[in-house]
Amino acid sequence: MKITLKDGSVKEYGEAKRVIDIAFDLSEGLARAACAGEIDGEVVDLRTVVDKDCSLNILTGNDDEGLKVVRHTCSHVLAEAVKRLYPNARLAIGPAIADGFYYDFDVENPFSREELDKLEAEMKKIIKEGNKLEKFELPRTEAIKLMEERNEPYKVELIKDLPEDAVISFYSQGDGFTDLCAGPHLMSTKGIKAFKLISSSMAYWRGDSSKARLQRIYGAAFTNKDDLAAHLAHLEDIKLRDHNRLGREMKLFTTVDVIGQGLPLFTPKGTKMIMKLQRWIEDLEDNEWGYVRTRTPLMAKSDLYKISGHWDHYMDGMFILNKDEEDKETMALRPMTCPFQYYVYMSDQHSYRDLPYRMAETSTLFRNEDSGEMHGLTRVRQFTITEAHIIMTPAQAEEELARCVDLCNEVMTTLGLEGDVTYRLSKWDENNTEKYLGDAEYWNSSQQYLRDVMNKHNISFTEADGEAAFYGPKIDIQAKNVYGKEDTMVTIQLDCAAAKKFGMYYIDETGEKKTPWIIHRTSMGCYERTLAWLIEHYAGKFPTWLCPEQVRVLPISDKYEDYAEKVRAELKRVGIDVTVDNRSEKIGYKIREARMDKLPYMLVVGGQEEEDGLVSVRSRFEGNEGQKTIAEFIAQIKEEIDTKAIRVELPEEEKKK
RNA sequence: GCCGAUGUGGCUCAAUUGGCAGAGCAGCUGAUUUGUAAUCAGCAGGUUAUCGGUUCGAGUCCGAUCAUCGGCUCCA
Repeated sequence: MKITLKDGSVKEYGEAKRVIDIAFDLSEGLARAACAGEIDGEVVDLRTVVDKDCSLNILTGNDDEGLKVVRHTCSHVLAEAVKRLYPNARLAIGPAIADGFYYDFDVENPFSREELDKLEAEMKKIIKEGNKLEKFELPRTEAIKLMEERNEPYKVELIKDLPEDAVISFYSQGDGFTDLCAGPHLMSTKGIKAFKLISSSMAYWRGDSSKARLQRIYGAAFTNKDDLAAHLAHLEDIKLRDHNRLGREMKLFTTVDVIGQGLPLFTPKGTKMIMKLQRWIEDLEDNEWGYVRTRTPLMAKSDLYKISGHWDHYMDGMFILNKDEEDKETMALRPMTCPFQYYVYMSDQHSYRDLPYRMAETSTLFRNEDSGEMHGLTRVRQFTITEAHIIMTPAQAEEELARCVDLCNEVMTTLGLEGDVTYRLSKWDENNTEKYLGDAEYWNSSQQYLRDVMNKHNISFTEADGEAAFYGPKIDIQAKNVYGKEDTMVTIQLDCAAAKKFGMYYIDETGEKKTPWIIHRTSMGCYERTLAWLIEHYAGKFPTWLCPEQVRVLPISDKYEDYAEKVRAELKRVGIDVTVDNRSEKIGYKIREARMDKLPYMLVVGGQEEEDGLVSVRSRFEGNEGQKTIAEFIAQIKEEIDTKAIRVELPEEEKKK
């Protein structure tokens, strides 16, 4: 028979051979790495006998199908380990899944983490023993008999459900373990190089809640230890960073069923962080970037939205009040601030000399998102953004757009997030024009305008159709969350049409009325999303200036409470967020809690410190920073807070104890 | 909104075929007065998301609603 190999070469054999024997004939290394064969495109067991011409590919752990075999065999090893430690356990099913495998068992008690660790140790023993997996087939009645003898009711049920003519195969390994299985499997348990039991949970037999409650053990398995380590690190990282979990854990926000979906409540800590962001950004915009601040209503009559176009293009996205009540005015909660600020502009007559006129507002918006859309802090129904509208002459547009981008850069850099973002030109969808205001000429020219500005300022960006606002194209600054999902963090939009609709004008040099252009933009985006982003980026270990609790004073015992209070008051006087932990606990306990709370600074105070007016500084960044005077410490932390410094945390082993 | 899964003290989870709702951590109280990642003891905490149904009896079964998670769609 002729065997065509992956590289196109042909091997000829006089007699039928098993796939594994052909692999051995090719190279011993290949045979050792072999997980399965692929005959004419079909995945087969290594034990499959080849007896006719075919194309054959030897699959290893580097092939998806090969890796699946490793994982599947690993599930059998788990089952054998469970049987050894819990002889009364009954086997259900154990397939390979993404990143690993699971196996369902009928056991008396759920598995604890400690039990999983013991099972893991037993599995390592089994792998070390390196027993061969033997495959055999049985006629139906004998297969049922075998499983009945072994007291495996779930397996009996599985066999009985198989079609009458099905080939019923088993794999056994070592002396005691045999499992009903279609395969394929590795030749020996030694082929499993890297695995870890991840978790266990309850699962119903056949996913049916009326059936038996089983315990499912999930495991991860890879071809080498590095891949496994990378996978575990990734799982750990995601769990530790996910803002929706960490933010609640750190008591930054919460949600309440009766309040509703997409309506997070900020607790004092989360509010503190948002206020720090807000005070900073408002001062920055007003004092350094030339903005004036407005404060406008959160709702308006429907008439306003009819002029703005929201009524026709955005009605589903708004919360509408009194809609069907005849005697009452129909109102809507605002989904955007634009028209409100336009009327602020129009409350005065403006000359070209007043332009650009930059109006900023810390603006709360409401959007009636579909119920399946809400997620943590990144997709909510009420949110607050750092919004602004810049009214300008067309000639000023380029510079103003560039300034908006520069301001965002300053914000991102200060927050330490600049490395996380990508720029996107969000365009309309020319195949779905009724969603948008204006014609193709308007869209093409304004899109080209934004494209030119970004090119001129050397910003690399992607382009996306159908992502524009209904009234104009956008420069969107995008960031990904821990799960790889992308969200818009900042948006800068050019609008050459709205001013005319609202009758906005300015008086130019010649005394004529002219229609301005408008930029809609955010500088930091919305506080909810930015907070979520910060939580995930820093895994909750925020730069000191943003921390809701920056310093905790830890008296050694209640003898030093007065001194601790003195230290606290001195720090508080200069605006540092500081508390005292004066519970009657050991210092080790207080330090442990402060570290788990991710505090940047702990000040240990006892007799030594009180005597000399010192504090023992322990930081998240370097560990024990030694004794300092109160004044020294205040100077140090004030400098760090005022400059919004991002101190780097040393690896655990380099921290001073 | 659609498809799928889930819902038990603040958190992580337990509760056999429907049969007295439990534990650890957190919290509170008391004792302890502590020198750099967990002192001891006690107490309290629940209309099992909500509403309705089946049943002698419902965390468990059925229906509806609400919320959460994953995906679709949509968005800052």
